[in-house]
Amino acid sequence: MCGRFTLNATPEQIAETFGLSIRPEWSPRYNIAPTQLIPIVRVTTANAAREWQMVHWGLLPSWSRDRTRAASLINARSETVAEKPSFREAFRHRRCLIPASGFYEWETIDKKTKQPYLIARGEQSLFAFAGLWERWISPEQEVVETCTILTTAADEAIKHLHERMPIIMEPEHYEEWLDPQLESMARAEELLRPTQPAEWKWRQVSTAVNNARTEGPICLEPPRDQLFQ
DNA sequence: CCAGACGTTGTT
DNA sequence: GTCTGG
DNA sequence: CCAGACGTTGTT
DNA sequence: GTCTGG
Repeated sequence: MCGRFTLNATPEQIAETFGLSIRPEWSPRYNIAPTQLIPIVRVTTANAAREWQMVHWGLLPSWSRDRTRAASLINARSETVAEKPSFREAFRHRRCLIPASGFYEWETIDKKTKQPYLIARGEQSLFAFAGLWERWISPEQEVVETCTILTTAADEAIKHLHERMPIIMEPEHYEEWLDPQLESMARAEELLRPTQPAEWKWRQVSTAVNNARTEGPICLEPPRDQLFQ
């Protein structure tokens, strides 16, 4: 799955990589947790420019009564996303890219012990998760936008760490994935099946780092020895 | 018909 | 909002 | 995903 | 042990 991730990139890098004319407001972060605000890249209407938007991580279906269960929808299985009531409308009309520079997976050592790993691309230090976004109107008419990260079976290279992983959307597929006019859902599902396994690098990280409280100074500076070279 | 769920992961 | 279970 | 709470009453 | 909030 993908329950924490990093986005150690500047607004300039994000804008450059995803073809945004307006730079997102962002400071590099290495421990992004569910419910927090993150930048997504999307196209909201036909022929509109790509835009970024800060949305909460954890999708709230438009018919939700309250926002209490958003944090449980931080991931959506790509195998079933087209049919699930919570995701299918977003899959049809509200696909997005979620910029990331790495993600964490926890290897289960035994019942009580988990070892976190930081996983990143071998090349392409800034990449994108395939995601969906949604818009929820609260009883008080407050607009709340949220997103979820699509998952799939783990690649050969990292499945010894964990069974599932987020889907990485390759740059050559950004445009089609984001197209709100894309009529063929079969095509959308095809975009979720990579033709080539990606190159990965990973390293153990300390529990202390990953347990760092996410409130307070929300932009934690990554310790030098926690980064890839 | 109404009431209640609608999700993922991991673990048993 | 829409589907499932009773 | 992890961390932290997990309860009531009345009073400030 | 399980749920909620970040």
